[in-house]
Amino acid sequence: MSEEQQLAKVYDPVQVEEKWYRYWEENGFFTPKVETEKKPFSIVMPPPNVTGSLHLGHAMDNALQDILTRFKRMQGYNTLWLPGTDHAGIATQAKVEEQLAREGTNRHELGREKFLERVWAWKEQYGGTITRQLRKLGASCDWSRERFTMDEGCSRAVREVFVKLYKKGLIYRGNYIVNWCSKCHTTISDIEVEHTEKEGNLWHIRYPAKDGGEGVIVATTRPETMLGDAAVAVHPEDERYSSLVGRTVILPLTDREIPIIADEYVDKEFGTGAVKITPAHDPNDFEMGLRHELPQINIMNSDAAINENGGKYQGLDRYEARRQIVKDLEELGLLVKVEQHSHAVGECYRCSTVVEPRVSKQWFVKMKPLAEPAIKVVQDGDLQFVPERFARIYISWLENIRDWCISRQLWWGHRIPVWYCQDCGAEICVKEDPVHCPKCGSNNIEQDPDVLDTWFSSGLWPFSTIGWPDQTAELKQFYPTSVLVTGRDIIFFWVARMIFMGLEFQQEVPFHKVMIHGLILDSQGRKMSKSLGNGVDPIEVINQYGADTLRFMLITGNTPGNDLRFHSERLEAARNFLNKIWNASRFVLMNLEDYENKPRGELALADQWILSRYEDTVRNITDALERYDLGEAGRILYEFIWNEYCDWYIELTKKRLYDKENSEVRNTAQSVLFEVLEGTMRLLHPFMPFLSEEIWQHLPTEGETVMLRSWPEASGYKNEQAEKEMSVVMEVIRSVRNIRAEMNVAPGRRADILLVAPETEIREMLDRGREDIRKLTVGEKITILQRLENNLPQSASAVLDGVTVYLPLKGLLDLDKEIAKVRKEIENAIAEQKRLEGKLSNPGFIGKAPEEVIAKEKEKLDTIQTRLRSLKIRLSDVADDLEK
RNA sequence: GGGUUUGUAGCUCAGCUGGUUAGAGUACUGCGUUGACAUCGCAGGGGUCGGAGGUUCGAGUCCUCUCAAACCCA
Repeated sequence: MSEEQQLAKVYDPVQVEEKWYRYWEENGFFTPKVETEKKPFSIVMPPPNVTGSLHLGHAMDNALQDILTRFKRMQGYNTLWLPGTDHAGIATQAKVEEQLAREGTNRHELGREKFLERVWAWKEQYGGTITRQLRKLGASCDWSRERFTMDEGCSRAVREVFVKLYKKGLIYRGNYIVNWCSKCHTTISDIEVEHTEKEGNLWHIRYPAKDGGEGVIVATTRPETMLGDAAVAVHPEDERYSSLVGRTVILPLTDREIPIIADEYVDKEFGTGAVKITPAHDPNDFEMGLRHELPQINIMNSDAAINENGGKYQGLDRYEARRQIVKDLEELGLLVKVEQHSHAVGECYRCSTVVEPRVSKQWFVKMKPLAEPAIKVVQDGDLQFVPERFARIYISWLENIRDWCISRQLWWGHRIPVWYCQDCGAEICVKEDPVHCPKCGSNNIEQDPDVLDTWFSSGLWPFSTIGWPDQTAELKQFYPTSVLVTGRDIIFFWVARMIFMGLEFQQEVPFHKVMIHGLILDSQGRKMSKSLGNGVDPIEVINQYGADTLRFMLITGNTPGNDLRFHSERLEAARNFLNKIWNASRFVLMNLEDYENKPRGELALADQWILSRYEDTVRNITDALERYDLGEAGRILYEFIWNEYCDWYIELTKKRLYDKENSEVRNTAQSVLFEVLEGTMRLLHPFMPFLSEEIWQHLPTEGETVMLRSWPEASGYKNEQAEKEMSVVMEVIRSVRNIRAEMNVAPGRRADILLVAPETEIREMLDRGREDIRKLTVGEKITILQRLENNLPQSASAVLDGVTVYLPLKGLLDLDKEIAKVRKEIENAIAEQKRLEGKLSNPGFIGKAPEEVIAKEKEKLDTIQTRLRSLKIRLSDVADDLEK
């Protein structure tokens, strides 16, 4: 092996990561071919917003996908991980509008066409940020198939879907109460509204009776909406008001006459039990308005100022109007009282402006028929959530679903493919843009100005990205996709919609599994947000620690589906792990110069042991990955590498490696060191693609890249006997070290060790481990005896199972302390013995516990009794010493 | 109001279908320049598993109630 194949003294992630990513991408390693004879494995990436830059949530989400993808690719699947971005209607439009505002203009001055050109230009310039960042993370997705929700193919899919649903009667246009954001100037769907608990007032207002009576007192949190009141409602069984139902009251400030109606929706306990009904500005009132055929009086403009229906309040902003109205009511003596009241206020998920329910004409998708099959596939297990509990959340949402408002009053997005004939009034919905009205032939047709909800197009993502509506080979091979990986916050927005769209248009689930992960929180458990300023930029972390470190930190340290707190200490721990792997590999490579790949000689105990442990590790990691428990897989790897390979095996090979005289012994150690390290780099690769590649490339291996090597499999190395023997040896080593530490034996000072084991089998094990013990305990002469001889010098000791360890340390030993120690251990052993005896004499336990459990307990009792005997002998020996 | 999750060592988290003397990382203490690593090694102290009750031969692990926190839905 040549000089340059040695590893650098310090690992430099930045340089290494860049190098390998370019190598992989340039060589097309991420790009699958359509190979029908190979089993497919496919993932579509949740498309991040083009406006966005990578945050930790993306980093985790994509790290998880990358691990699965790399794992499956190594297992031999034909693997497609398809990346892309989302046009993010509101967000992107807002970005460009901000830009225009800085230039002193706006989209209306520019006009629709010019505005859209600007957005595309913006997208070209800034839209690549996030995909560049994903490369830094190591994402092995197929960039040659990168898609965008507004590219030609996706747009064609959107058009196809809209027209089909329209023809099927599942898309309709209707007057309905929707959530209006007066800042974004568009409707938003129900799930885009965030409810926050806010302190407000509950105003009690008297509505006088038309006949001059007292009328009723209503309670409201939004007094300004009274301008649009159409009725007062009470519960039909509310005796307080039964005589008033059917009467008429005068709506103050407007002098309009409105009826008192009865409806079961009214909560008798809330406020006064009488509630004002504003059908045009409250969803519940809207429903009630329909039931009672009340007029819908819209009192607000799109900017949430009062309109001409508000009389003298016209032009006032909604909150100014509220103040004015309260003041006026007070002057009229109609404000009865004001209470403190906290209630949930709906806010726009984008800009946090309080949402205004408002009646308007919008496009909707009828959800019931689409929801039913989407519920069924999950109930039937055709589509599984991981962890399972998220299936319940998904199902209950779909069971209570309302129609989906899909029109948005924006310009950036897929324009609604419906035209209105200005002459005959026909509504035209077709796949190709029409030139004239099919009914009357008029050319005077106009397209609906609105665009579709962004989630409409992302709902088609699993098939629109691989060719649909064309029946491409990719579509055949990769649909349904294998698994979807996403955060629990978009189950409703996106996951549910992909499922019903997939079922409707492919008659098949879009993916078999949905792996849901939690959110990343700051160290105090708060969501990361711009307003709190507690966000952590993953790119900064990568620049400082490397992507592998970030990835490992993100996927370990919690369990599937749960949120993860971001602690920089954990980042350091992951970094240290990388460093450990790096240095262990350096060590191996330094000792591999003269390594020849030839049949190896007899395996030492340590060799058999590490190979056996390695095999367990392979099996356990594979199992964990198969069940999507990536954190567990990472932890297993960590423990194997650090606690077994580094702490024990490498130490145990040193003596043989340095024995240059005996080339066979040396070669065998080299061979096992190499084999296990090479396999471990393959196991590590999905988690730490860069580090594993860098190390693997330095190893005497063949092949272009570790990422295309096969995934390790069990190969018959499991060896229970070796593990058992090794654990005896390890126990002895630990206890000798322990004694030395307690006795303050200088680290370099060699000490004799006496091992007493009554059983032949154990003595043989110890004999085989003699050199290992000597090496790792700075031992001098090691004597193994069946029983203690009389002339034992004063010794410190440790009583283990089957073997008692003595260190003759005359002069260093404090006999009183030694006695106290042994007594303490005897006490513990007796307590344990009693516990076990109690258990084993319990007829309930003997009668009901499974045999193997009983056998195990009996064995435990056996060992504790043996131990107790040894301890007692030891005690009397020390006592004798004391007398001498 | 309904639902989900969480509550285990100072801190961050593991602990699968009930059967260990409850684990790891980090922090802490002592020792250490041993031919990969001080981003390290060895050794050690530290929790009875939020609380109460129950099921069971046996519960951190199942059930009920309860307290606390986070989130979702209404």
